[in-house]
Amino acid sequence: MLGEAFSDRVLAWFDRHGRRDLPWEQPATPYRVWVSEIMLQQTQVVTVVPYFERFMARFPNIAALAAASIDEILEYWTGLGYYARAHNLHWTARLVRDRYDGEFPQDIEAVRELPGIGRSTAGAILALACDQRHAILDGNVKRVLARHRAIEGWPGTTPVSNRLWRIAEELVPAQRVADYTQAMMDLGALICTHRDPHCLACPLQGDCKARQSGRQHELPAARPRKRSAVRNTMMVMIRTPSGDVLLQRRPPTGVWGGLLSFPEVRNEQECIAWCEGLLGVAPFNIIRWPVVRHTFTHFHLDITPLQVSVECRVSRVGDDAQYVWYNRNTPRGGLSAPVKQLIERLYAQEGATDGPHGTVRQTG
DNA sequence: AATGCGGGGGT
DNA sequence: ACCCCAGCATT
Repeated sequence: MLGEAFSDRVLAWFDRHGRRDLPWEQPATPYRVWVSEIMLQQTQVVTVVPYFERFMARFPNIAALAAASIDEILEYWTGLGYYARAHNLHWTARLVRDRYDGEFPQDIEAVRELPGIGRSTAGAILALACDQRHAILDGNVKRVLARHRAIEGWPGTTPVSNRLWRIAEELVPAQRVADYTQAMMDLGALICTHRDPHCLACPLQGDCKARQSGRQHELPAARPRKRSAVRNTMMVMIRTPSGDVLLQRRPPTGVWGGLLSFPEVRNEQECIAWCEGLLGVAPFNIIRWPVVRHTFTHFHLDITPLQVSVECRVSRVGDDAQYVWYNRNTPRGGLSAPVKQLIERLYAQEGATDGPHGTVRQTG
């Protein structure tokens, strides 16, 4: 086994143990592989599978995706995070429709120009769907290669990344590129795992430099950690007697881009002024909920939810795309995880006049 | 609270 | 080449 070429060992392992039941593998069209790769960029397979299946049922091809509204795409994306990915998916679908006659391009340079698709994702699409000879370098492959060659340093730095890319490209076989590519991802996900690598089951154990020196737990080097800052905001949950909740569309870029969210203010006074300004009515029954901490990669967001009531739905808000009266019976548009959770809690205490435990109640 | 899943894009 | 951006689940 040791003398055998790297890719032959990987492929032999794949033939016995590789995953062949992932939904985007049957069939592995460029469209399906593309969508799956985007979903998988920051999200684990078990999480992605149900999202992928719902997405494919609703948007079975590029034409369907291109024709859809961003609101509906975000609705299907709700909970996956990194919502710029959904915008890029939509943008790319329309680009492919308009510029490539609806056929996903199969030239690596053309693919790489599409929004949201970089070097690794472009390689993955063409390798997995078209068997073209391109390397990928996702987190799984980085880990396998960094260990096999005992590459020092954090892969997030340019020199380490460059070394890994060069190795990745050298190792891609001339035949069975799709299987090899899937095999490398499977190897990283199933065998060469981050915390507890199963070296004894690994087809590369014979010449793995990390294993030879007992350093498989230390490689690849972890990203240097930094303290995350804390930001604060107050989210206003305005509801009507009929159960409608006022949501506001966020800007297309930035945090929770394009999603529907609660209007944000700095304090109660600002909330009251805001309601009177936009809705023309004074809010009443103002209840401050306990802080909800939402953690992003680089900062925490401490949200103080402020529940308020208004007498009735104000019509001048309803038809504006900027503001929406949201009702759980007719959900529409994407919601961030904390907003979705807060809406659920709002409805859960339906009929009750008190907020959750520990809240301070005041009347406005 | 810490950490795992990770890559794209702009300057 | 370097720096910035952006979520959720699990432990």
